Amino acid sequence: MARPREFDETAAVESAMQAFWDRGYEATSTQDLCRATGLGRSSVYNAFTSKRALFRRALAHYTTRELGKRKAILDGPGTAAERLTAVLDTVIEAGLGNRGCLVVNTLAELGLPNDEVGAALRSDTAQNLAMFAECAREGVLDGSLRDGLDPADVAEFLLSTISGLRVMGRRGSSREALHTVADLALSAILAH
Amino acid sequence: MARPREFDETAAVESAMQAFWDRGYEATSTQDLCRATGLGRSSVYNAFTSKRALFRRALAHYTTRELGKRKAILDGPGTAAERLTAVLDTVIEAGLGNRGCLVVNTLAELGLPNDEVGAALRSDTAQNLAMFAECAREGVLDGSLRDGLDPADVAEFLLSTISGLRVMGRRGSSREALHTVADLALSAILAH
DNA sequence: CGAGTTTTGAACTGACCGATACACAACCAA
DNA sequence: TTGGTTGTGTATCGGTCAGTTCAAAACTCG
Repeated sequence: MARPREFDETAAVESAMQAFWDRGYEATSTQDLCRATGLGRSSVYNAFTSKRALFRRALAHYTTRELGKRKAILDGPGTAAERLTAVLDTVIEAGLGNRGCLVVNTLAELGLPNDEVGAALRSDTAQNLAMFAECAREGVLDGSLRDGLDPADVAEFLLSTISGLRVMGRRGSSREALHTVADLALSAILAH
Repeated sequence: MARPREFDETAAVESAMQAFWDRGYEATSTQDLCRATGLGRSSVYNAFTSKRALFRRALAHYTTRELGKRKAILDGPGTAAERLTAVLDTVIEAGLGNRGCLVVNTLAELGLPNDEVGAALRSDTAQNLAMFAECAREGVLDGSLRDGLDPADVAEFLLSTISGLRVMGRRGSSREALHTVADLALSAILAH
């Protein structure tokens, strides 16, 4: 009943996400977003309301994709220990492109703001913890993780380890150094 | 031979550091810095040249103080394991005031820029690694750390763990959760 | 007392910020 | 074709950005 959109909204969100990921929230101007998406100001504001709302969309896009990939590994084959090792491997490889993690970068830059962005960050944390706790529970049962471990503790430890790996990536650590960290972390929770 | 300064330069750097710590680099305006320091624009620019130069001073102020406190603990009494535990305890307590760590926040927001700020961040990483490696070496000798550990590996692991704790603090983790993470991390390197 | 040097405050610079106004183009349903 | 609705491009909004200018103020030293 009206003029249709000339652009793919999802593709625009993806482009905006890349821009925010590269430069951070504050340092990315609306002009940068127009250039990245290839859209005019009007289109951006018509479709996404504000810079912050677009950032929220971009962040949701990122967390959804990232959580999905992580869940695919954790729901896949192998012992819990093997699956957790695989997750840490992907974190290491991703961390070598030295843009870090959009979630960690945002947490560090903005903290937990009292709006939907903060809520999305909290939700991402909770979902990660739940996934890791479930896998840890399985690991204690299948014997690949140390006996007597509290799944919730393991989840907290894994999320912290991943966050640390991401920061180490931003510090410029090498693949070998990151593997060293991951191996030591795993040695704390793996059976034997 | 000329008009003397009406303010304490170190105190001004300290105030600027607090402002940058609270809001991040980009979100802190020169006006914020004037308010925080109590100085006029001219005085700020006369004394510190530019926002970035003042940030570099503030960052140096922070890293010097933080490294000093850490070194005091690591050079103190007790086994290496006890000293490392004490360091992690201070990180946990500091992480509960949810502003995180200025170094980690800056790394996440700016990455490793190709200027003095980036150089200062690299230097801070190197100094931390050196301190931790030395303590780890002592720990292997005094028997408080697991036998056969490479001190450099332990240093990388500890710095990553601390970075992770800092991010977990920004996520809103409780003191208990942070202690859980630190205890699991220590279990990977402590003897027995 | 000045002469010389530096700090300070206030006004100001051009550029850019996020966001909007508005005319018109593009489309759909009738 | 036409009326209603939405997308798009251009120009622009007031405000703030980092940084500068400049004259008056405040000091030291001769």
